[in-house]
Amino acid sequence: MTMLDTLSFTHDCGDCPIRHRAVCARCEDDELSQLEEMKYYRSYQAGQTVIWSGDRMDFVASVVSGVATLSQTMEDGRRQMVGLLLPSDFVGRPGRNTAAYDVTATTDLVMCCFRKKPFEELMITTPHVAQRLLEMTLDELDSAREWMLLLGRKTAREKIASLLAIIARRDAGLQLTQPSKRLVFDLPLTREEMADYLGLTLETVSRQISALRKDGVITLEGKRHVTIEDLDLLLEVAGDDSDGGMPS
Amino acid sequence: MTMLDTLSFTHDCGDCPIRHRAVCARCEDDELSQLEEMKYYRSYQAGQTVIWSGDRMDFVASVVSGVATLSQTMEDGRRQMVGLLLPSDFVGRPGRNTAAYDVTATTDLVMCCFRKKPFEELMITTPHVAQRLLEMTLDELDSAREWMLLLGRKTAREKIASLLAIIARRDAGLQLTQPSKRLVFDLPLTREEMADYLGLTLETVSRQISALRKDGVITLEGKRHVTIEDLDLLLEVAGDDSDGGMPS
DNA sequence: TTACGGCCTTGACCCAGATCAATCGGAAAG
DNA sequence: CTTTCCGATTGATCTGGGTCAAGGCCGTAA
Repeated sequence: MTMLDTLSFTHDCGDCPIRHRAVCARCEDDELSQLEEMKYYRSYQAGQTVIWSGDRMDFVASVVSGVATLSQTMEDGRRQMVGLLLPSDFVGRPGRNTAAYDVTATTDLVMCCFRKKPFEELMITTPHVAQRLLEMTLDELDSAREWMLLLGRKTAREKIASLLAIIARRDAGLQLTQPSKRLVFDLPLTREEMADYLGLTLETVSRQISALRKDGVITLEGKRHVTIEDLDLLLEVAGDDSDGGMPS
Repeated sequence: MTMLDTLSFTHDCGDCPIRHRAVCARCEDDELSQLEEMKYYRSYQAGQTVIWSGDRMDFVASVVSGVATLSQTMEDGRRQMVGLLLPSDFVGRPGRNTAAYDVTATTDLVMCCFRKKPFEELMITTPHVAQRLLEMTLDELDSAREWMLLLGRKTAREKIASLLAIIARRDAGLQLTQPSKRLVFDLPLTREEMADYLGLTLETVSRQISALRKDGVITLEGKRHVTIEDLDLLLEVAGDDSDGGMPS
């Protein structure tokens, strides 16, 4: 990419890959066309910062493609990731005009941005956007709470297994047809980013990944390409008690 | 209390102590009277379980008085608190019919419950309840994320100081007029509950409280009654960089 | 071809907080 | 008054994961 981080895609909402999952999922055609008037696309390269905590933020947005993270940093540099943003996830808070977290693109990223002012007006005049946003926010709260259990009580090994399971599950998209099928994906995070997410150091992340490999729970090709041989085993290692509900 | 945990208060919403902060905060008179028709009060004694994770839950509710907790437990017994519910906080999720967490009363507790079905209908027909619930959920998501930073990156000492600051701040209600005033309150949690909230053991909680006392950051009378001599100092110990913004 | 710079891995050692265990204290019951 | 009980405190010891340090791997630039 030679210059700008602002590109002009010409997406029709009708063709949009996240149309059915994003904040606009419930919109009628007329609401969609209102949204089209206030929207613009923006791209970021892997590693780029989208916005810094405390900065003025005059838009809200949906992730169209790629992965971004939300993180908080203490004065002395300790950092904790507090959100992993995947396609269709929502960024920003209506009614607030500065960013509460650092937002960083960890892969190349495309966001569908809505100018904040008109978006807020739309939220008041039509219920479908607000309804969907409530639903999405409740889901995020649930996953934040699941993450609190991980951060507060799980061991390093369990933390790594949990993260792999989360990435695998969403990367498998929706085809959780076969329970114990092989799952293959690329990690969208560096070891350090994984550490920041899990409340660990990058050395511990590296060691635990090696240990899971040695124990045959996962296979690695290169540093990033992961194969999960047995999802049930991984979930067991992760300490997620949803033990597949296998009978007998 | 001789028998029931279900009492019939006769609260008029107009007199309600949480009227202006709860999920009903934005309601007009007609919406309030609709809510009155679907509501009932319920009391619990300190220590009682309100509901277990996975149980059928045919109501949603607001905490009227007292303190409750949300927690998750792993099969092997490890427990993590994921929410501290204070007066005006909301419990339950519209559109879901089973509880996602254990809810426990840590002090005597009164809740204002709404039958779920009619509440969900009200959410669709009138915007004020849904708007307020979205706002409250976004606030909870922010505090969950702040808690993730605490769980992932803070030391035991910082965790204790952070918890004390949170309880002090809300117990002081809204009178944060003087910055460095003495604050006095009673802990609504046992050492073990504090440990479950902070991702520590109860022994570590006890030791760190003793250390803060020895260092003059707090004063204790009995096990529960806490005086914070200097809030700025406490916040500094907590690692919250909002260092009061003192000039000079 | 070598050199450099990001990432990642691995080893050696250390320490904050967990674990195990004894004791304390105050409220309630006998 | 004594006993019991439950939460809290304190001590002694252990250990998972942090810290510090030395390479390894690989893609890009010279």
